[in-house]
Amino acid sequence: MEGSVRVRFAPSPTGLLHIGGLRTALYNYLFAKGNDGTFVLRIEDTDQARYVEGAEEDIQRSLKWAGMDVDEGPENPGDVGPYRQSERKDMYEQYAEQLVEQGNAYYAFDTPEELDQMRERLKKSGNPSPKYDAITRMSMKNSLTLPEEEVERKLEEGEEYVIRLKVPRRETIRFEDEVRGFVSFESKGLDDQVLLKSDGMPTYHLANVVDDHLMKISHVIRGEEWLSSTPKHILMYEYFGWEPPKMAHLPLIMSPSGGKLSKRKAESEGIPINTKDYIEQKFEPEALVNFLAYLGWSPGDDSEIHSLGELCEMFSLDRVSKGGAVFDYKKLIWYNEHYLREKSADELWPRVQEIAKEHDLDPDEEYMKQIIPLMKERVSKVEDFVTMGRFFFEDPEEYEDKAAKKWNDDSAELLEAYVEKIEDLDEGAFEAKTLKDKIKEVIEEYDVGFGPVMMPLRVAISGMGYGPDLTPTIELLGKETTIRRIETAIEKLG
RNA sequence: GCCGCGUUCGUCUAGGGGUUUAGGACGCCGCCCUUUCACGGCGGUAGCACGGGUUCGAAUCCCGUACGCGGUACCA
Repeated sequence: MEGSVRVRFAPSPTGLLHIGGLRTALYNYLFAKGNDGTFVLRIEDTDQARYVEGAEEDIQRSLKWAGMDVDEGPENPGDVGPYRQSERKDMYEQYAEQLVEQGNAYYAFDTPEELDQMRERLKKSGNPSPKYDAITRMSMKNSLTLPEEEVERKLEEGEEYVIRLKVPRRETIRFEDEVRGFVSFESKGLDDQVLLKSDGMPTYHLANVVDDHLMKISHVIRGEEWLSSTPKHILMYEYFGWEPPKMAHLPLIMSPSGGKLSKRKAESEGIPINTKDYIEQKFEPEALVNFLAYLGWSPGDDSEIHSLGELCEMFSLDRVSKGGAVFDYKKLIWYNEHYLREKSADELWPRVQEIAKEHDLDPDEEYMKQIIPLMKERVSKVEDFVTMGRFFFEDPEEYEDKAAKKWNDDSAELLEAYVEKIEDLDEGAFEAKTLKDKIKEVIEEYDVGFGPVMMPLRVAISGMGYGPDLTPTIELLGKETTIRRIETAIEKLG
């Protein structure tokens, strides 16, 4: 249908899917789904040297994990495939040739060494950014400067060549960006971009224009790093006589220390960089999605929490912000905690069980489902149920320094008194309320506050200075375990 | 260097000439709840980069400066 929305997420399989890439995918997805459109996945694997095995699978897995269903892609092709550029190789050449025939592109035979020399030469003569452009191309080896017969001969002899876009000398290229408004560039600042590489593969610039047209893409939503090359793309649409899709360039995700959030920076600042990391660290996908949606976009009201489905309804390109957005890890954690608390023990159990197994624990389902509600209000990530809750399964081996400091001179005496009181309790009477009453009895008898009993007790039971509500915890642990841990603590801490 | 894009609390942002003593969220701080750890509730902290215009009036429009970011490949 003419006029229908079709967007594409077009990552290059050169590594694991970056968190910034995931956000680009998300904005494309939200825009598509909010406009009854189609979300296309296209793999841009034209750089054979940088291809990474398994990267495509990682992209698919990541999108799926985040809840984004691909309408058309390598795994579920529509009728404009194939969806991997390497499989479309033959299509690009004819378009590049078309441009040559029309006089909008030309063959160039310069070797990489010759290009380097040209750049060196220009740099030495004071040009800091040498370009293969309307001026320099006249002194290079290409079909514009060489005699026609020589060009023919080189082509026939199979000499390596590239096809370059013939950028006009003086022309203003203006286009409207959906997030930034009108943007214009002077063609003299552009270089004669290589369209077809000597290995026969197209560059990104050719491939994305040809594919977006052939795949009937209505809106190109991509990162701001592409803004500068958009005029070249606009030129090509013009030469092909195609109507360009609408363009939308998203602000970059920045590192807290400034600059594009790169792998290196993110890691040194403790921010996971790949979607895979978030999956492995057991983040709630809803949290990451919600967080990412708000990183560079906002609905304009005061709301903060929205599901993927709601975001689809609310999203619009004109509410995307223009400035770069710093990745706020703490806010992500806040989102994660929020979504965790919304989930029931039944929902959480299978995941907790899996994580427990990774930690060599094999929790009983009923037992764990009693622990989960006790801890839900204080975990940041689902794996905390296992790590922070480890004492539910085994006696603390040592006591956290900070926790041990809460152990005072009279702690042993107070806990001894407590043990005496609970020792006589029947199994049936060993429940939270009674256990709490017994604490009260101790503090009254010794005329101390709640803390002096509670804190050492918590330390003895869990080895930590914080954690779930204590008496229900003790109830769950049972009499034998509780007394044993108290006795151990008295022994160890004096 | 050149080209382009940007700049509202520490961070994400609302606000697009008078409704603003610039709103919300995260963080941080305090109080309440809780005779424990939290959750939660309430409150506080903190911002229109700077300089010129335009206007009765500018965070909002224009110009300049500064700063930041991106691009400047036979990478995407």
